[in-house]
Amino acid sequence: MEKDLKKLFTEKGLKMTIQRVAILEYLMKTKTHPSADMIYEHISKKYPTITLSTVYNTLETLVNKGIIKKIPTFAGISRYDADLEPHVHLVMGDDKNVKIKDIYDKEIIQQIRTEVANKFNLDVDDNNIYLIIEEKRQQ
Amino acid sequence: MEKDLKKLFTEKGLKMTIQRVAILEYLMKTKTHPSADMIYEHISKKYPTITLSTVYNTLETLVNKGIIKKIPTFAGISRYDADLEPHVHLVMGDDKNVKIKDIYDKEIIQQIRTEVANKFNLDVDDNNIYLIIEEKRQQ
DNA sequence: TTTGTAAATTAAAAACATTCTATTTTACTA
DNA sequence: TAGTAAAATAGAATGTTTTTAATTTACAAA
Ligand SMILES: [Mn+2]
Ligand SMILES: [Mn+2]
Ligand SMILES: [Zn+2]
Ligand SMILES: [Zn+2]
Repeated sequence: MEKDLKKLFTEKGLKMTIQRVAILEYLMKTKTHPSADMIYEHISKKYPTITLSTVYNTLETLVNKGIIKKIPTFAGISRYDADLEPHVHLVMGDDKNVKIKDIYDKEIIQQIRTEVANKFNLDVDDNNIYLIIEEKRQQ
Repeated sequence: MEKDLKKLFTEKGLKMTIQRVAILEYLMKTKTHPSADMIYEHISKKYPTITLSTVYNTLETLVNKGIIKKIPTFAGISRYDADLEPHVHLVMGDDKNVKIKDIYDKEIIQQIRTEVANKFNLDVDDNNIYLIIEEKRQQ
């Protein structure tokens, strides 16, 4: 399906490079919502000359073009997702161990959206809702 | 009400210092959910010798003792809140302009909690729920 | 009230993810 | 195939937060 990617990149006005293909294909195959560094660790095994800068630049570009999504976490380390189907991310865990679950349930998404929209007069799009839950702290 | 603070600090096994009182009183008076730096900027006008390290250390201590809450944001800059009444934080805006709104509405909180609990078998406590919403990006 | 000591503050350095800058390399167009 | 704009690279810089090591302070005990 390299041809599909070529079309996608061209449509978005992007050149198709080895690095971009590797990053996007990895993101499309995985369900783990990896961080920039996780992506770098994976990709650099096959392409040892790639740099972390390139991974960051590429991810930023893909996010800006709407090809992937950036998932913020309370740990301050962003995660990435190539699944564009509307779903909510439940971000859990602590700084050292972030866990992300997908919520595809339409009812829940709609409920949250309606509540937010009604209370705050916000036009919120599914992709931009994050429900972040911290683990309990000891007092 | 300096006496109340003395009691609070003693109960928690903390020494009462000028810095801790200044930080906690500021947090208790404001409704703005300030960052460490915002707190530092405010406090250092009255106590010019305080350092940002002390602000961070103090906030960490107060959070660990359950005296205040730490609010994560997608901007990677944490905010702080001395309001312990159960409420959900709606974090909006972009990196340069984070806006935080409080949701006290019991029904919404209960709804979100129930949904999360049912779907994921999680015992979630009101204080630890964050609904984070990013502003739409241009494609 | 004074003294002793552990706890807290301070200044500075380090850590960490991320962004930026300047140079080299590459993809695509003509 | 050559020319050029875009992208990749290496490394420095940034901004928030944490850590370290030295100094100062709060407060319990005498
Ligand atoms: Mn790594
Ligand atoms: Mn400042
Ligand atoms: Zn996802
Ligand atoms: Zn609040």
